[in-house]
Amino acid sequence: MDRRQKKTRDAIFKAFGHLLEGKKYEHITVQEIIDEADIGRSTFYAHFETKDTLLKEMCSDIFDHIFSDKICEYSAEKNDLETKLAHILWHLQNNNFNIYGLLSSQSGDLFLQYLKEQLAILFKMYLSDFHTDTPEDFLLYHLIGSFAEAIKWWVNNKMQHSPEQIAKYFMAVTETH
Amino acid sequence: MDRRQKKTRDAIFKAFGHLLEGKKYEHITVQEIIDEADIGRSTFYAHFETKDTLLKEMCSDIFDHIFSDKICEYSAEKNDLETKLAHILWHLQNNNFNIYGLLSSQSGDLFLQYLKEQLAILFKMYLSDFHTDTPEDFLLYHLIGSFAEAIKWWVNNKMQHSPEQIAKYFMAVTETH
DNA sequence: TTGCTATCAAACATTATGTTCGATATTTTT
DNA sequence: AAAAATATCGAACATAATGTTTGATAGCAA
Repeated sequence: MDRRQKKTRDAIFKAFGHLLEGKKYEHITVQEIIDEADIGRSTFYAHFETKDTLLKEMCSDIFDHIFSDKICEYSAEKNDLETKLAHILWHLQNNNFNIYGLLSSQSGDLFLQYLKEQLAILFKMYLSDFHTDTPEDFLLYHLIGSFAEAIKWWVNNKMQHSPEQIAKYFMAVTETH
Repeated sequence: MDRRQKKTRDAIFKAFGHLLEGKKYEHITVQEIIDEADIGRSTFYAHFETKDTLLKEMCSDIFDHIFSDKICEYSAEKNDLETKLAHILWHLQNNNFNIYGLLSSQSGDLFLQYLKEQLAILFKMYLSDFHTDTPEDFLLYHLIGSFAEAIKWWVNNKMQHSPEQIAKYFMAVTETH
């Protein structure tokens, strides 16, 4: 990829992330992103059609990486759910993007929405670990909602707890008998 | 309240709700609301400062009513959590506003956010019903997230299940030992 | 009937949107 | 190193939304 393109793209992402810490997504204008990134007007539109496209691509860049099963610094031999979740949380803590800023922003729920899509895929594989008298779909929603809120709690507490601790808490409240 | 004011306010709410069924909150402009409600530009601004204010007031009108402990058609003698939740779900089904349209819209999460604030107050009173090895706050987040997702599941299934059934499902997945 | 006030329509300055274009600078290819 | 390709810039432009103001008209309450 052309060095110029990457530089511009990064500048836009950085500016966007920075602005998100200050105000809600919907109140951020393309003009502000352009000014903050210090790029030409037409350059922005050469990269992204709309603000929504920008958001979507940014989420992809962030979450696709986290959920990809690439080898990473956080090595885990075990393959159980708790370990996987801790792995994901570890990625949220150690990342190139400033995810903490994004998740703790007024638009944090926006990012969680994208995250939930990925969580759905993951939890589907572990549904049989849980036993309830509810439709499978209902259980899936339950797990996703609970884990998303666990992340929110974690972030609201400044991510002071370890990923392993949060994963343990989650397993505790979702435990079935 | 002046009959004219109420008429205008209702027209705005109705137009807003109608537009929300077609597109995301952030993409709806004040101009569109004005056109749909068929009112004068200055009239809108005489009622609401911004689109955000409109949303907030609409949510208050909806949810404050549901969570107020007024006597209502759905009479329940028992005072346990499951009954209370069924009561709330019943209100979501039988309302003046078109809540189904709102919750199933692309901005459904927006309304759930407001709903969650009320749920927090409610669940706090029943925290002792649950026993886990997690911080109380964490448990609270868990319950809120789970119930919000239960509502989403319910709405996605066109609210075919009864409020009692959903409440039962929720109790089943959040049961502690 | 007489005030009171909500609505309306029109106008206005300001700002954002999305597109186009030629000039300039940087990268890649030959 | 020279040539071709392309990303950026900055300016201009038409369109549309924002939020406010003003005077006229209508409906409401006493």
